[in-house]
Amino acid sequence: MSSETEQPDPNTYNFAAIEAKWPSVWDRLGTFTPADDGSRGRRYVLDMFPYPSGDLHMGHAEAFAMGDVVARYYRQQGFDVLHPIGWDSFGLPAENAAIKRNAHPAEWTYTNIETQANSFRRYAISVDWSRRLQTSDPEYYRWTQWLFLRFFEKGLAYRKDHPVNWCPRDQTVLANEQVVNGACERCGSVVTKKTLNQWYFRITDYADRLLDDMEQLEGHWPERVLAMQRNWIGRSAGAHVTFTIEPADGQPERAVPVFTTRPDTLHGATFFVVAADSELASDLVTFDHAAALSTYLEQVKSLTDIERQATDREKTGVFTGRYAVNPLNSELLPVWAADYVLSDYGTGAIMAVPAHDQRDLDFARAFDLPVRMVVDTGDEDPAVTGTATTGDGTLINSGELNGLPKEQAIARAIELVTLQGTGEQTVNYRLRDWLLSRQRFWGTPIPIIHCSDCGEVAVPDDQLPVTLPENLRGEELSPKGTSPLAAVEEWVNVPCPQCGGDARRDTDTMDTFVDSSWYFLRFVSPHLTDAPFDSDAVNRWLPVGQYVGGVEHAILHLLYSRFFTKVLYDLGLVSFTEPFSALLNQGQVLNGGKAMSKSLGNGVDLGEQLDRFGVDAVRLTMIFASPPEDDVDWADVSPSGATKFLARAWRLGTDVTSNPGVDPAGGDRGLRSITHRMVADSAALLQNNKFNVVIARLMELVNATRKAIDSGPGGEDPAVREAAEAIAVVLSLFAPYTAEDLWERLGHQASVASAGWPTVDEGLLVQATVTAVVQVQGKVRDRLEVAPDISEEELRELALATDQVKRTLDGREIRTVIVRAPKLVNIVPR
RNA sequence: GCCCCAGUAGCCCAAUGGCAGAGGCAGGAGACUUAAAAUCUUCACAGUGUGGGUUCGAGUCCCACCUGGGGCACCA
Repeated sequence: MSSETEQPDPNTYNFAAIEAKWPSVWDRLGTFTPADDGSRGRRYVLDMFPYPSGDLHMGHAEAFAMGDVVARYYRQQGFDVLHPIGWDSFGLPAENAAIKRNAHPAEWTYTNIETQANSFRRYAISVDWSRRLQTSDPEYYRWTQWLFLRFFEKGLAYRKDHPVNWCPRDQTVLANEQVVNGACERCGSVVTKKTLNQWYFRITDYADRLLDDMEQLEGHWPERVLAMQRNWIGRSAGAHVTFTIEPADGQPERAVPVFTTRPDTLHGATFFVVAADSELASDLVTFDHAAALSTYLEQVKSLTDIERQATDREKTGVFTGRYAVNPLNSELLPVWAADYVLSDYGTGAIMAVPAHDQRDLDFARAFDLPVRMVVDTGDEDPAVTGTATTGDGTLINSGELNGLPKEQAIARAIELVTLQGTGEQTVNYRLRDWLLSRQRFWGTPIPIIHCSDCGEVAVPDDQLPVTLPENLRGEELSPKGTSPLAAVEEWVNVPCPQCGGDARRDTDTMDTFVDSSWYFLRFVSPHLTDAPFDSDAVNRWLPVGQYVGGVEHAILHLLYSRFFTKVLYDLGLVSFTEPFSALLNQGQVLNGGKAMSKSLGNGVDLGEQLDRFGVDAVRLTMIFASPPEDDVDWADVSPSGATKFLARAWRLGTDVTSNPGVDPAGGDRGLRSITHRMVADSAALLQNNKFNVVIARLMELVNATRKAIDSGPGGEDPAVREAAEAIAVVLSLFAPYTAEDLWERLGHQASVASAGWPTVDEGLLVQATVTAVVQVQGKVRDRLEVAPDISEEELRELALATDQVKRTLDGREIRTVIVRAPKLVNIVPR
């Protein structure tokens, strides 16, 4: 290119030159290190930390641009801002890469982290680099283990045998939250079930608080995230009612509770169903029916979760040979085993009320079981229509519940079973305990030692961290269904901390979501060596004032972090119960209406975009494209337009000829008014995360300033300097390089990032005259230029006197006149 | 099936219940230029997904529906 040999023009915007100039200056000034001295209000702004999978991509560019706008805004407003960054650096991709390259996962991980860190520096996110952390550092995971042991002590971490989700490709278990439509959310393989002994966190103990505390987040978190969490927790109120299973075939009587949300329909129960794959089913089944059950079970187990969950599937099941006694009317109900009843929800058994539950009705019709209507909803008999009725109505065929409306009947039925001692009011949740152990290498080792005499023994705190062996390579890490750690004899075999006898380390590692459930606390005191975090400092800075990240974490990470925070609150380690006061979900970056992907070949490389348009232009484009929570389609936006705008803004610096510090009071009032309105509006817009509109306001002001220079009062007018300086400060939130350079060209010292938000002169927000709209019956008929402080009376008189109004009214009588001084009059004729 | 969100100009998007347009992209015209790029000036384009309702007045509030996106789903 010939431009390489040409002398650069100092009055031409050259983003590459500007990008080279400022980072070292910012480092020297320490602009982004919080003082934490109490002299200013504190704000904690956090982006969800990245996973180090290669270099940064367009999605990172959007999310981190958003978080940076917020951090930079609070700094301009005079707050002491904590804005850190780190890496969520444990996880499967590193392990898979290591297997492929015959290397250790750390190599791939830390190389990628350096790459990303360099890209973040180039991208000019305003973070305090001294707080950087990696969850795969022993100094970090030592405290993940320490926290695990506190959970363990409280009984919140426990092991149990249970059928779990198993990913056959990744050869590891998955949490419920990681299974999407019956497939592994990471690799897409169809998930199978396996009964294994695994570690769990007792998150279900916190279900109520996780639900109830959402009240604090209402209005500050996106409604859909709250809705998703509510859905996920799935609280339903109802009752436990215990049915007695009659003895049969030499088998004893047995009491089996069911969960129901409709105890009012107890008299409508015509059969009883237990989950086919539950222990209960095999316990109950009589000798005569055992063979049928086991055949059925074979058939059920051959189905994948996806097949099993298809809602339009025909109902299947087998009779167990047993009968249950309805506690309210002593009727005998046949007990069936079926796969439409889930073994791990409720009690794994239900009373079937076919008239008022569609699933039960489908089953009744398939097996020719009786249907008895007990709530008269005014609809036709479900036995005839095949449609169960679930609405409100009056109880019938129900003994002493007869005549009651549904809600009262529910309450009365609960009373009855409670008095009888056969039931009680209760609440059930869809949420299950959090399965946290993984049979993989690259994660936090579970700090437990298994001793044949002492059982599960915690590794003593002073022996933490339990570090990962460093000598494993390639194939030694490949998934075998048990953790690769199990094969490392010298690592596994240790004396029991309690009795000193031979014992073995737990060889599983933790789900990486454990690592990320507390990193926001570690950032406050990242180098602390005797505790996971400094509680006083944490209580000073948290909860996080603004959390920014993708909606893909709406349930997983956010629910787990909320759970951790509540447990830490109960342990007295933090003084708040919700970690993130406000949440902003940025949209996705698409290309041509679709998510960028290799298979579609529509990927856009971030580095290339930065080279072509400059960092500031890419940041500006991301923010300006749409409201933060909407998707950005890269095919619809114009980074070159952003570069042009930045050049326009930057060139103002060349044309401002007054000196820094000049009093703007005598400057052009029109321009001053636009400047002050932009500054005032921007502050309000930023509070509401309307970043895209702030940029539109900035563009407006740049246009007005240009006009003032070229065809108005000229570049020497102090109002022009005032405007240009305001532009530099507000622009610094979005385009830090350009803003810094403009600020320098305006004769100021770095850094514009700490220049302070411009003070708004309220007097300049008031316009000399405003346009009042005169309507007749809601239709605009005339406009009047009036003083902004005109009285309602005056305006009314003026409006009624206009020719347009007289002509439109045409002698009609006036019913009312609505006056909203100084902007509007609406005259309503009879 | 249930729940949440969104539909404004060719496109991306603005608009405390008060004149539908702030900003940008793409497009037309012009100035500058030998020419082009860059820059500057300027212009056009919709009545707000559909149907009702509330109101003096609805893009905005309410109801129903349509379309698109997302979540949950054999959860008793």
